Amino acid sequence: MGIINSSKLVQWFNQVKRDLPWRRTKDPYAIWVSEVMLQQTQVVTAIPYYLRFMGRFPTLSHLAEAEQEEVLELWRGLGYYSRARRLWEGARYVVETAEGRMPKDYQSLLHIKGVGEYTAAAIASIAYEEQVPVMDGNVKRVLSRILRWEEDVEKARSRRFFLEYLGEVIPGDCPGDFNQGMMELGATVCTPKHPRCEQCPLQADCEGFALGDPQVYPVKKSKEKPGSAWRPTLILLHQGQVLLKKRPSTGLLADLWEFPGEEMMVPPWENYRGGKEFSAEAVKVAERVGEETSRYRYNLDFAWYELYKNQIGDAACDEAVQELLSRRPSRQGPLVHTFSHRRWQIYWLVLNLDEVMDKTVRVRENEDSLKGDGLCWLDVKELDKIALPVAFQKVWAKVTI
DNA sequence: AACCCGGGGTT
DNA sequence: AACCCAGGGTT
Repeated sequence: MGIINSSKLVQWFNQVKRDLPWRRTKDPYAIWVSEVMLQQTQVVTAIPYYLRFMGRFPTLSHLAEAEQEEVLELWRGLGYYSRARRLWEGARYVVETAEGRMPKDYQSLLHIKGVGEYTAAAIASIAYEEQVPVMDGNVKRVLSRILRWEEDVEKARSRRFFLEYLGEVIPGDCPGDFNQGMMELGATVCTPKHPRCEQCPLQADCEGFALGDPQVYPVKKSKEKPGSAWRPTLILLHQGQVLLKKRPSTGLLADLWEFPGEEMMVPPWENYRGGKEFSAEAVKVAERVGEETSRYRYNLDFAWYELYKNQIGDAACDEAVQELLSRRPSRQGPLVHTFSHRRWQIYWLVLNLDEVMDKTVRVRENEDSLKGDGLCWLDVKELDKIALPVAFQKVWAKVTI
């Protein structure tokens, strides 16, 4: 079994390493921020986010004192928003429990929520020169090729073996450079599809190169295709404002804003909520406005009003919405948005309450009651200043055109 | 151990 | 259009 030449790797890293903003500091907080961003984003994409983030929150205290909302806003477009929240929570945790002093070793770093084995090892080795190996996707790819590792690299067995291996080759005098070297190698040379083996400082140690098939590693279990779902959405406009709703704190797009609506496994105009009974009130409205008798048309009105009742309710503008729905606004879409594990077909209705102003005088009066449901009227000009997921940004782009 | 969590990039 | 990329938390 090949044992890699650690000093050759470190030497290579110090020669070719890219000049990146987070490599100009030993500040553990800055490294923490960069590592969380880089967990989900390529370097080129992360740089402007990192600079913006550090500009606004230059220290742990700045981040801890910020509102969660502002942190999410700066994260908008990066994805995996729970990580932004955990970073913010982690900063508050450190400030509250350790008076703002970052934990100084791998084990203590692990106590921070949102800091797992990888991030703790990265901070400990880079900021504190602690001799602890990191293992990210790059390292797994490099090792799996050097060793021609035939098992699924995500298996616990693979992880254990790789960590043990790394523990034997990580140098005590420059663990941070070694770790960064392994990751830099995976990012720039030992790339997923077309590794540049001729540039590799570990070529002599690599069984994959020796046998001519490094690109077939790492072996991974194949993934399922994303499941399909419908996403009916209501765009309510009123005096230059649009109605938004805060998403729950768990699950998809946690804590972000959305236009009110609901994910459904079946299209709402066929079978709203997959067989759930409609409310008596919704039936009444559907019958009142249902001039057409076709089942399709009937269920469509039915579904949009039911959606309104469930997601917005009586809070502000029930009568106005009923009136607008009775005018049979045309359904817009679909707009397809694909997540890693789900595929939304977004259909939306634009309801401009100004068209029935006399019936909407209560909208503003009841504004306070909106907040309890996470509902909020927002000036449309402010839409680019809040944490609105890309899926809804795409919808809005089509609404205004 | 299996599943969830979003975006952007490449081919 | 179909593929790739990834670590932490939860169950």
